[in-house]
Amino acid sequence: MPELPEVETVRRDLEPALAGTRVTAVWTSGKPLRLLRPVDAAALARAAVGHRVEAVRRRAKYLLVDLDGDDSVVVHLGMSGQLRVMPGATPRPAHTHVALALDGGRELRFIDPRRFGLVAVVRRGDEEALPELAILGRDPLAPALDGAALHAMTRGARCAIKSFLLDQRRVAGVGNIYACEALFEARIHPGTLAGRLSRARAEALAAAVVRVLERGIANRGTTLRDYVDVAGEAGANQRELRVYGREGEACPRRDGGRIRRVTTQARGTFYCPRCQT
DNA sequence: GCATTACCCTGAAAGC
DNA sequence: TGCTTTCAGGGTAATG
Repeated sequence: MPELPEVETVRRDLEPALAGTRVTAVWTSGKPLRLLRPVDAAALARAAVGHRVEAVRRRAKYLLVDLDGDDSVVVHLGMSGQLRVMPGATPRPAHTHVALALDGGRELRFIDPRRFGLVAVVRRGDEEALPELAILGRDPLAPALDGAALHAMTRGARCAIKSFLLDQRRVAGVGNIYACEALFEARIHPGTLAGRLSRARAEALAAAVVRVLERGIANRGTTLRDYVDVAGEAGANQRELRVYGREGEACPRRDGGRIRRVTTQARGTFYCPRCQT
């Protein structure tokens, strides 16, 4: 499940692989992504064909491939999306939905079995025209989220802190896995009301969010099922997870607690009932 | 107005 | 062994 560290890993691989490369053709499967939203193949071709890639940016969990014309190609990996650079002569894997042919014979391929992802075109400098980008809140790493800011953001919020962290309108880029891990590191119960978070606990949580995300990037992402990088390699951060997916195991703090799993917002939430209060 | 829930999809894993 | 059911979850629309 690609979250900020996985998307950032893809970005860091993609930019040197693509910068200066010209797009020569565009292919789409014709199947809608994000379920009911078809890829606008004509807009994609207009934006990309004949243009060179200048940079690859990240905004929360979205990637923006900047082209030397006026446009950027926006990609969200959804649940199961992969961006791969592969030789154009190799067969496209099953569930390939978009392919950009590059000069030199390679292809940038968007592969997404569950089709929760998104590929769209925006005018550079007018990214807010895409509603998904317009609503995004603060990126927790640029600049690093601090306790004062998080504390101020939570004032008045009546939702649980876990829901708060997952709300992309507030903190943009944190997903289910890293939210669970950050709350564990900060010793905060996921059901704690966000608006009730003390300044000291907000400090601890902000630091924990930054720490787990940076660790995720350093480990090239968490691979539990689908996520792989541009070259098809899995990440290593799953070995660092303290609570996510560890229901029933002893708390890594060895405090006698056992990791519990509850469902909130239809997502699995893992925590230690002993040390997260 | 805000928070919560339902839903879209497919492959893997569990259950029978 | 092989078929069926369940589960995972991001983001948005619908509901409470």
